[in-house]
Amino acid sequence: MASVTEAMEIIRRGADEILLEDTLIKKLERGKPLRIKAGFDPTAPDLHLGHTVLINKLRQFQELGHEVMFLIGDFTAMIGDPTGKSATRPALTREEVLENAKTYEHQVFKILDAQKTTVYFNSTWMGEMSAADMIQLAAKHTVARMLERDDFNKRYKGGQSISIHEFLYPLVQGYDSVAMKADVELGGTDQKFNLLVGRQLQESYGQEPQVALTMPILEGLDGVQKMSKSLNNYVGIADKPDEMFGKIMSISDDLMWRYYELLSFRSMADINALRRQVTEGLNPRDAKVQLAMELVERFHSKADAEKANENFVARFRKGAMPDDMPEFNLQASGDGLPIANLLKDAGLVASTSEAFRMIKQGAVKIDGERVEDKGLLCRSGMNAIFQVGKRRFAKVIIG
RNA sequence: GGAGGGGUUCCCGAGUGGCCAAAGGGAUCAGACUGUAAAUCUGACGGCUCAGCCUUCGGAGGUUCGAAUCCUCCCCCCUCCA
Repeated sequence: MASVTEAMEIIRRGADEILLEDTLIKKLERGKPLRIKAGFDPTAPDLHLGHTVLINKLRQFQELGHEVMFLIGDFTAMIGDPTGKSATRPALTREEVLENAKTYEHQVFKILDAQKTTVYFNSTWMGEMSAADMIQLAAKHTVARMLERDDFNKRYKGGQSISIHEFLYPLVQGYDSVAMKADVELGGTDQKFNLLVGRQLQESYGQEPQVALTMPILEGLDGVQKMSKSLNNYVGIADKPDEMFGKIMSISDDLMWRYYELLSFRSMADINALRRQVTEGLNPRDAKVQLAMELVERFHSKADAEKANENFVARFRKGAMPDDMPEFNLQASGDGLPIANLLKDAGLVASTSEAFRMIKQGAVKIDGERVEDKGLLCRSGMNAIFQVGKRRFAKVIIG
């Protein structure tokens, strides 16, 4: 096992805050595997790289020989959404929760070692809790402390409603730590309050309080806003190899280093060496290729990563066509199919209006030839590759 | 229950009778430049049978030659008072 100093260096990597660092060192010094907890809401099984930041940290703990406890918050998910302002989500059924949990595991075990990971469901203990137990739990925390939480505080001061059950959520999450006897709990920076409730509750229940470790929220491809599906600036871990590779190649050089720190499994020493090479003249693009390949390999395979790299080079550096594109068989009527309608039917543009615009802007090509005539009629018997911009392609056969 | 302020094209937000498919910004897309970089510059950004036409400004009616703008009713959001 690594020395405590070495371990701390790994644990600190990318972390936003460790509360309390001294305590963590003390726990590590005992030399026994620590119980590392991280909770996940089984409502959204579509993971992207942003979610993996936390999971990567779990992996690091796992590699350091600690016991990773992956908690599925099925109890809380079945009750509904706790964060007030958004419309209450429909409560999930038992089946949906299990289904989502399965998807989670499938994706997460591309990062974590399944053999060394224990999966927990908080319904195991929460489901058995009686009303009396619940009240007893509630008695361990005060309203004033609850109101320390930023969003509660704002809403309270702003005269907005806070339902009692919303207060129960941090309590339940905190109680999970008690039930699991967690030594360390990981969470996003937005989870800080809840992690601290866990500390406090563990103390009330006579346990040594856990260390709270928060990880930053990963920026999306734009480098500014957090990675999220709704902002469409994400890399889904289920994205196809070419897509994943391309998305990573499109990030800025600055952001690349951020991604390296939070997403790569390579050591910081390695990454710093690479950074030095770049300042000494290595094309940053090549450093980015390495990152893209590492990530594609992680979620797909080494062969896929190599293939994605080859495709990328062929397509964008040498300007070749992708070898995988959708095909359409369309029918021409009368004199032929107007180009604008063809592009729309082939899904290359959303509307014929957009097609006209693209032609006007010189973005449309047929077999590599730029289309100038927006009234072009495509006659039957035509078999060609149509292109809009740099990345939209389709093979069209007109019958 | 009372008083007031709002709902505009993907988002923010201007527009108070014609010059409005509707300023400006963001996002997005395309072209140039490149490392498909980023940044930058240029342009586009409701739809269609595209130099023309059609449909949009919370909803439904109405006034007017003409309405996002005026009137009526309805729906929704916010602020303050009780």
